[in-house]
Amino acid sequence: MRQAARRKSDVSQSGEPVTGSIGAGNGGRRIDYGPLRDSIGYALRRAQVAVFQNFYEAFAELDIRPAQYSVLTIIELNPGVSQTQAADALAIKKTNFVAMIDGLEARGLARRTPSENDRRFHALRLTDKGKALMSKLHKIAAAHEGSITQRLGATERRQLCEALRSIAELTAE
Amino acid sequence: MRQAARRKSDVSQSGEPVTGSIGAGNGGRRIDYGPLRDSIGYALRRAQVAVFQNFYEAFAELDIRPAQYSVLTIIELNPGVSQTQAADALAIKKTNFVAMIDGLEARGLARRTPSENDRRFHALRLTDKGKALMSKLHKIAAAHEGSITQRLGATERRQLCEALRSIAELTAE
DNA sequence: GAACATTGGTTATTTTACATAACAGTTATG
DNA sequence: CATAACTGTTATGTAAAATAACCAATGTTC
Repeated sequence: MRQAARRKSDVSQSGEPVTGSIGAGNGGRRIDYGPLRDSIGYALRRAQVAVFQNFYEAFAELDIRPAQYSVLTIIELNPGVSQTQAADALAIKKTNFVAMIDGLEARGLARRTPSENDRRFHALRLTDKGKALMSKLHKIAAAHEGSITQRLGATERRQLCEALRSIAELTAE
Repeated sequence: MRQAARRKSDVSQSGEPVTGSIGAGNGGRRIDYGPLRDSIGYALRRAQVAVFQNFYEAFAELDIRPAQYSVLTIIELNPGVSQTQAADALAIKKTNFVAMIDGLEARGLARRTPSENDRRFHALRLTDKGKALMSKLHKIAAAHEGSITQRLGATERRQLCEALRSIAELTAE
């Protein structure tokens, strides 16, 4: 549970307070963001949080988090992958990956298959239940991606995606 | 300390293993990302992590994290702001904001000034030491933003920033 | 084939980020 | 004045992410 129920008793947490006076301390002046206003890093952060919040709420009904969706997707499209391979692909530390697989396995969505060639491997696969769930999840995800496309336009959406990938490579080694 | 010293003894953590064989389990096949490949949400996540990692390392020398830089920036450009006002501007919960200000105050970078009009407020201001530090931080930040600009081009950078802001409003109410 | 290094997976532990609930002091409002 | 609302605070819980150390299995070297 991350942010299920917002604004219960505390309204000023996100947004203007109820009264007309905007905030406090600074009189009524608007906040100046300075260099943050044109900062890619800052904008990236805010956008990522917003999108993840949306995905989180959309998946909440099925009790799936964005990270879990990404893991299930990788397993679905690459049946038999090892844990380190999948973890590396998603830039998740293998140590933290164990608990994720544990959870998915406990829920009967994925399973670790012992590999015969190399008995160190745990070949990951989706169960039928997992595959059925993915069908629903992909629809939800597609709908949300669609809403973003609608907001940006198809071509700009592709440009955005490309720019993001370019930026991601900035540090990814 | 977040990720100061990478790859000490474990090389395969990020990237291909040393040997020619790419990973394991899946033979030598490349990973198929499926719908993640064109997902804005996923690309956003990866890009944000990468950029923050860069900022983190760039600021490490001065022991400042990205979030702290954003707080200091808001205080610098809006001297006298209240805590809730600054916290709201950055979408930080006021409860978590307390410790941040505590830390900055303990290091002599910012201070809480008692307000005379309304004794509830803590008007935030930078100390001279804080202002001096910001001068350095802004240079570092500008350099990194510049490296992104160089990678994307000026016009596409502006488009990206605009798209990100548009997306951020998607959930921000 | 014995000694050694490497790899895949695991456990334990820690730090950080983020969220909620409840509270005291101060101000606004009926 | 009584009540409500707002600011800042503490205490607390959960999730994400990182490190260190370990076992089992495989590969490498002599």
